[in-house]
Amino acid sequence: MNKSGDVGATEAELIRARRNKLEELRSAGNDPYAHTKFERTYPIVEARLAHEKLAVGEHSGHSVALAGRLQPLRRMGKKIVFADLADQSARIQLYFRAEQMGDGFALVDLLDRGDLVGVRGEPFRTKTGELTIAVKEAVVLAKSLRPLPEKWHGLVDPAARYRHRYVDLMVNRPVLDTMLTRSRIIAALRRYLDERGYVEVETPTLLTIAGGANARPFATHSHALDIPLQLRIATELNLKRCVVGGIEKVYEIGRTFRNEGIDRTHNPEFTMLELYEAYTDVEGILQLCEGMVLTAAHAAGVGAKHEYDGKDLSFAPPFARVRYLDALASWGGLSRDDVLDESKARAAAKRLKIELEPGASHGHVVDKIFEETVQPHLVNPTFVTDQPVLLSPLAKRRRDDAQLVERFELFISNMEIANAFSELNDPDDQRERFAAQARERAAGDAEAPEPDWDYVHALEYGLPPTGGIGVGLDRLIMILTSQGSLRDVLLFPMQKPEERA
RNA sequence: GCGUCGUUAGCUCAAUGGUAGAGCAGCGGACUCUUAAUCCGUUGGUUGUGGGUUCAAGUCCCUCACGACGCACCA
Repeated sequence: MNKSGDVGATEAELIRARRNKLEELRSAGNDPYAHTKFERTYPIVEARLAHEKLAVGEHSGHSVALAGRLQPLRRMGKKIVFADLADQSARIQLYFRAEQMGDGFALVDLLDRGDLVGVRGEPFRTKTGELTIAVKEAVVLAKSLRPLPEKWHGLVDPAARYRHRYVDLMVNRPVLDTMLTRSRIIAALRRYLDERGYVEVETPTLLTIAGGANARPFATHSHALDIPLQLRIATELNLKRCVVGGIEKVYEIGRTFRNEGIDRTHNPEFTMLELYEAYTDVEGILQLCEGMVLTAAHAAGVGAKHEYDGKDLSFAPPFARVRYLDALASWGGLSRDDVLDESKARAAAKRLKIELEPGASHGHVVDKIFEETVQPHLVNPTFVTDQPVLLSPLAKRRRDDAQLVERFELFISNMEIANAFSELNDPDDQRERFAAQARERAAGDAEAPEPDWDYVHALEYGLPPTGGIGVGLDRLIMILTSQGSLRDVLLFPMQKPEERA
């Protein structure tokens, strides 16, 4: 029987061993949970920068206070312990020496990997060249009671990583770094837009009719109003209502919900940046979009060349541009009529051996053909422009070609990242396109959106000529942080609940 | 929703149908500049769930749960 209790190695026993140490700390008058604050000199990264120039063997001559989570301890006999301390910013080595700490050294025996500690001590550089804190005083700020995953492999089981993300974050540093980069990217985009006079707004997530995109919404219910509600599938219609009202450069970065499949590139809730600007058109938005992507890349530390998914991407502006019909012609061998004529499009799909759902609409057929023939070629950032109107119910027709619209989609690494167009502002045209959707819906197409007639009402007051864009931020971040799955750029991706026994 | 693969100690992983193992972590010991510290000793298991086949199942078959990947839906 030792002072921590002679215990085995079941999970319960590992926890008991740590609880025993907690009790010892308490009986020595050092209850970890009694602390309310700890004054740090600075985050660890700043401690590192401040002592960069310390020579091997040199001591700084002054004391600093740092706090963080203990990473592996290396015990060298009864009188010396090395450990690593990690905070949000970085890690640094700690050096506990009995001679130096006096009675305080007794506490070192009660430390475990995972404990949150505050230390005061002198920075110095060891003879192996590592910047280290020679600890004079240490205090446990919270005892970690659960055993941590292995120090070398970390936590790898995906289910455990997503369900217990806090563990993933504390033992797998790159995961934390990715999440911090995500935050930096979004902050940089916000700054970029704010500097250019765009106004950030927040529009409702709960709506009576979720419109502005083709997607199945989540359904919910208001007890107070006793009415069914839907979670938004886009912010588009409300943002354009803002433009009607006079907010000329408006954007929202917000969560959008779509009740559909989940895979590497789809999560039921995702973050979209939608932006609308009065008195500009799709070309103005294209320029802005390129600027936003480059800003995001810069924030992520990505330069002109970036490897993703085994492919070399070039972020050097200007990004490539290709017209929708030209792309289908060169990669799919399709003529304009093969696309725009419904029966010819169906014949083309058949020729290309593309499988289609029985009730697939003309738009769906064309979309599918594009996906199969063109999309695999769109590796470098590429703007695909001038889509057919039949794919674009909210976009303005081209003046030189009424069957096409002023629109672009940005593809990177074969994924659609952004979708933009000159907004349709003709209320009569909009009403007719909504009516067509209503007919599709009545015919049994559950995906066809329910028309939002108040939006037409708003257009009747006059929407200025407006350019707008939606950017899937999660996907952009996934590419810029070199992650293979949306799940790896979301702190808490959707997981099925574990069944309770 | 369909298909393929996976699930073994706290973590990372082994194990021809024939006595469930290792490394890390833990515990005990040695060690005053280590960094995946090292060395000696040692504890720890309802092999995801429920059934079946078999003298015998971690291993073969079926069910269910969860996960990864692919397909479908979608961005």
